[in-house]
Amino acid sequence: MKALKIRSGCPISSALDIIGDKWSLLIVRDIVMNGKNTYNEFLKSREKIATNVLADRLSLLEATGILAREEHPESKAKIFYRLTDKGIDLLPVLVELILWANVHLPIDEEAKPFGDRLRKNKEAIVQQFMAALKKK
Amino acid sequence: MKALKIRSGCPISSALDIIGDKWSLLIVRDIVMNGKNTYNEFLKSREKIATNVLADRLSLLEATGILAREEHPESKAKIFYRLTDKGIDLLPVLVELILWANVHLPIDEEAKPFGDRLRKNKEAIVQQFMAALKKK
DNA sequence: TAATCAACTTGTTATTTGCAAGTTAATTTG
DNA sequence: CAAATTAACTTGCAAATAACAAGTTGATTA
Repeated sequence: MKALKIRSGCPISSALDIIGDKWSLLIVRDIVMNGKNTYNEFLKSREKIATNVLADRLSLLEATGILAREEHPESKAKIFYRLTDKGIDLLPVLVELILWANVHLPIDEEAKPFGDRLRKNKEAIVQQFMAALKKK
Repeated sequence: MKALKIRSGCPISSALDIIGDKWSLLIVRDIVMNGKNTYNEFLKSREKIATNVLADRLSLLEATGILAREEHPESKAKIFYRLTDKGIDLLPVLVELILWANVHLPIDEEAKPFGDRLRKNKEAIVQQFMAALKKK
């Protein structure tokens, strides 16, 4: 696993030291928005993360307290990856990325209605997702 | 310059295709929070970006419409990098990263009061920064 | 019991980063 | 006004990271 290097005490810089890459927040997205929780489910996402990169990011996200590995309720062969409170608190970052992309990037048509709903009702939707994640 | 690869039509994935790295948002931060606007000012930040990486990111941010290169009001030798509206709209993302880091990461003591203010008065502060950036 | 599945690891190649040094045009200094 | 300095890069090279293909190990299913 690659080591975590902290470049400065700046909050933005420190946040990017952990989640500033192309894959970490996609794993968080898959848990929050797509109900995924296992290695193989993450692998199947359309962005096609490489197996070694996925393993590396999962261990980094675990090491930084964003994810926790738990035993899967249905099978001893599977590992259930769950977001910690620290991980759940990344949801507002995801939301702002979605809102920005909805306005400024070409994205899937199917994704737009959710962005529009978010725009009009951000707080409530964020609270609802957070509650759903913390509950279980 | 490295090419921009879009992995999917997912808003989060597409946003990360552009700003999902350790440096791009630090350049945006330097403009928004630290009043920097030139190559050499960006170079002097404490995270110590390499010169070739800075040049690469500046051209990528320009190519994706986040930054615009303008002539510097004080000198023909300098280039004035300004955020476009698309770049200014990244401010809420920065804000959520700051809020997350303030709660969950060890950061500079000096940075904490601003995070606390943000927490209590996010909307107003964001609007104020945006207005200041759009004005000039 | 054999094949399959889930979660990785390993090896190899391609890409990106970090670091040092060099380039060119504009500006300042002696 | 020639010489040094500044600003914005570019280039070359070694080191780190990512992508791709294949292999390993411990469940689970047929």
